[in-house]
Formats: sequence, structure tokens, C-alpha cells
Amino acid sequence: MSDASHSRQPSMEIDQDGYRDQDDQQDIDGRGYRLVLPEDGYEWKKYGQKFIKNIGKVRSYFKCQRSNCGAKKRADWSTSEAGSLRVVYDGLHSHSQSDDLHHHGTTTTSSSSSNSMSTRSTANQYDLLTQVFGDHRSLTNNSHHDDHHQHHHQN
DNA sequence: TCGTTTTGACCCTCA
DNA sequence: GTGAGGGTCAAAACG
Ligand SMILES: [Zn+2]
Repeated sequence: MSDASHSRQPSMEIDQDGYRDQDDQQDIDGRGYRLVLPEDGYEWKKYGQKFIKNIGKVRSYFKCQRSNCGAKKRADWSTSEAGSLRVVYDGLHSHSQSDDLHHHGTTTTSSSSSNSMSTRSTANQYDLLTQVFGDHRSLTNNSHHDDHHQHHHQN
């Protein structure tokens, strides 16, 4: 048995020419303020986006691109009000930030990288930054750490 | 061409 | 057992 478990999607090919131009996907506030996620020095790939009605915000899911890094990032922002951006980091990186993931051949020599932070959790700093970014109006609960409820079967 | 983003569907847990 | 809610995957679109 078993079988057919690989059929995840019924697959419906609906080819419609002339769909809407996506134009700006980012949220634009009435005044041209685009939502941009602060960079942390790591590379993430977005693997999902959902609207959480409970908080009335859009939540984006990012995962570290590194091979064996289970680090994940989650970004929440209001669908209407700009300025409320919340970023939560999950997991730890098993690699250094200096690891070149980019295969670019000639790099502009990384001359002295200005690394003023110690080799601790850079993510932590992010958290603080997030507060500044999202801390403008409502400050619900700001106690997010890495200890989440590992939903799902965790090894 | 391939990697990343986008988006719907599917999976799992809780009530 | 169903529904709501939240999280992840994968095909397609885009660059
Ligand atoms: Zn990582």
C-alpha cells in the first residue's frame, strides 16, 4: 500500500493570459512607504506567507538557505498600518555569517569587515531592532525567544 | 537555465 | 468528526 500519497495537488491547469500585473507586492502605505525587511547578514528564502486573522497581520516565513542550518525567520506586519514590523528568529545558525554562500568568483575582497559585534547571537540584536521598528503603538507581548512549542513531531 | 518569490493546497494540532 | 488556526511544501511565475 501506500500509494498515491505523492499526489499532493489535483493539478488544475488554468492558463489565463492577461492576469493582473503584480506591480508592487510590498505593502505600500498611502504615502509611498514600502515595507522592507531589515537585513541581518544571512540569506533567507521565503517559503510561505499567511494572513493571521487573530492579529490581523500578514506573516511571512523564511528559512536559512544554508544546507544544514535549521534557522528560520518569521516576519509579521500589518496589512494596513506601516511601521509595525515584527521579526522573530527561530533556531540557531550552525554556520558562520562569514561563510560565503555566494559563489561569485571575484569578490571585492572582504577587506576588514566591520564586525563590531561579538560572535554571539546576532539575531538577538535583531530582536531589539524589531522593537524599535514595530514599537510605535501597540506593544503586546515582546517575549519571544527560541523556545517555541515545537509543533509537529520533533525527532 | 536556475534560483527565488508567489500562492494555493495540504498537514497537524487544538477546541 | 469537523472547523478554525497556524505552519510547511511545492508548482508556477518572475528575474
Ligand atoms: Zn543559517
